Amino acid sequence: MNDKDALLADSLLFSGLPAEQLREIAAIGLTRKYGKGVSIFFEGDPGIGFYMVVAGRVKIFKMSPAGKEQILHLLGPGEPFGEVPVFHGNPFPANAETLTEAELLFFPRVKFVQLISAHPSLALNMLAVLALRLRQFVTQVENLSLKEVPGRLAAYLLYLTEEQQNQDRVVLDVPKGQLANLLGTGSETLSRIFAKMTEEGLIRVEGKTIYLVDRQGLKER
Amino acid sequence: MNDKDALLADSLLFSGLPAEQLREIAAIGLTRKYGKGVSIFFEGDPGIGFYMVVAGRVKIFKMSPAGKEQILHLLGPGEPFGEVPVFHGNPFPANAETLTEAELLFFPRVKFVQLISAHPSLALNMLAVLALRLRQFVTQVENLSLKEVPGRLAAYLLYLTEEQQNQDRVVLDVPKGQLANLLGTGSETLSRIFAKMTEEGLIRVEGKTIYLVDRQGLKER
DNA sequence: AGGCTTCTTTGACATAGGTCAAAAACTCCA
DNA sequence: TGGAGTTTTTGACCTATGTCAAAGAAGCCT
Repeated sequence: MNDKDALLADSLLFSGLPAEQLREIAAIGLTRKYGKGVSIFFEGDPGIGFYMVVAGRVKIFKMSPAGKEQILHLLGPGEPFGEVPVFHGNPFPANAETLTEAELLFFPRVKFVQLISAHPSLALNMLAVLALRLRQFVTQVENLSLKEVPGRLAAYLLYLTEEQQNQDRVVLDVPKGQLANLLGTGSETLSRIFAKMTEEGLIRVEGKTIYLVDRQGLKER
Repeated sequence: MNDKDALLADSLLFSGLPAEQLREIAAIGLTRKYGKGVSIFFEGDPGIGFYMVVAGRVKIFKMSPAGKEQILHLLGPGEPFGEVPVFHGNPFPANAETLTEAELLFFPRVKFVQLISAHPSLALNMLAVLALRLRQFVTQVENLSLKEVPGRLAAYLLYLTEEQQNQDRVVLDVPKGQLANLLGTGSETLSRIFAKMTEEGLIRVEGKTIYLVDRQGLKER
């Protein structure tokens, strides 16, 4: 089993499937490589298939007419994206772009739907993936609407500490400006909030490394 | 075929399924009746099944510690809700409450998953439902983050005109305070924006009926 | 119809966060 | 290692929207 197969087998979408099915899946996936900062698809493009990140990082985002950007998801290896048009028809509702050099697997819609129809366990896995994503959106709406920016930042930092094993510090996986767009604000505001939280003794910032000085205080935001 | 069967056959979730499958589905659905303003489930409750609205209206919402409410969905007849825990495990991520007297069908998780495993077309329908909901969340995040309140209101009014056939007016299906919570604001702000849009000649408000005076102007928000 | 409850509007005020502009720090190559 | 390009920070200012309080309307029940 090579790296890519291992990635598939470990991904939430394909976990627990028999080897035979994994082979079928791997057989229809097409590898594509992208440079850094390159568009994968645009809002409004027809959705002829979906992707899974093999290596690198990808953002899914919306743009306002005025040029403000709202990031919907940040994705890394093993995470699929662009599935919505596969099952609902209609074009992509948002844009996708690489944040780093990236390698992606592309699964053509028609072939994938055939696979799903033949394999109920794959269908259930895909349902679990979409359900998880819905849960993430619930959180994002909650954050945008019910929390102020410091609260969103605190929540994101606490989320990152879980992702990363580290107990008392996290390393931002994207530039701060992108983080601001994920949190629904701008880089200036984010910068100010980093400063304020630092002087309140909640965190300490060293470049992309944030030390969580007062975890409890963060939770209270 | 009685009313309830017709509702099932017309719903997005169960449309296009053979009569035999509809019978199986109807057989596992349990009818439940609720008064107005009654909780159906709370955030954190275990999800032992999902619901479909037969009659009445239901809201799905989050509450902040401070008591502010953000509505995630407003649902009417034929629309399912509470599916996320069915496929992803974990408790409900939000609360559900009736806005009117309501009749619901409850589908127990285990039995429904068995049905889905046996019937790929049902699985694909459910995938389409979740994909549609993801699309709605994308729109909601976009509205909250990239539009100001007048823009959100304009978007919602234009959305309502499509729902309802009427060409030049819409009838609000919820109290204005609830609409404010759906748009991520409060009733005072919404009230002021109704007033401003009226004096700008965009709309005319008569109780729950809103006349769209300048459709084009609304689109530009 | 009267009266109670709930919903909506209005006013006065406070503020989080957006915006624009410029300085300062970083990155990354050649 | 120099320097162009990018990212981040800081400052000054502005405004959309939140908040609190109270008055008005509207709906509903008996």
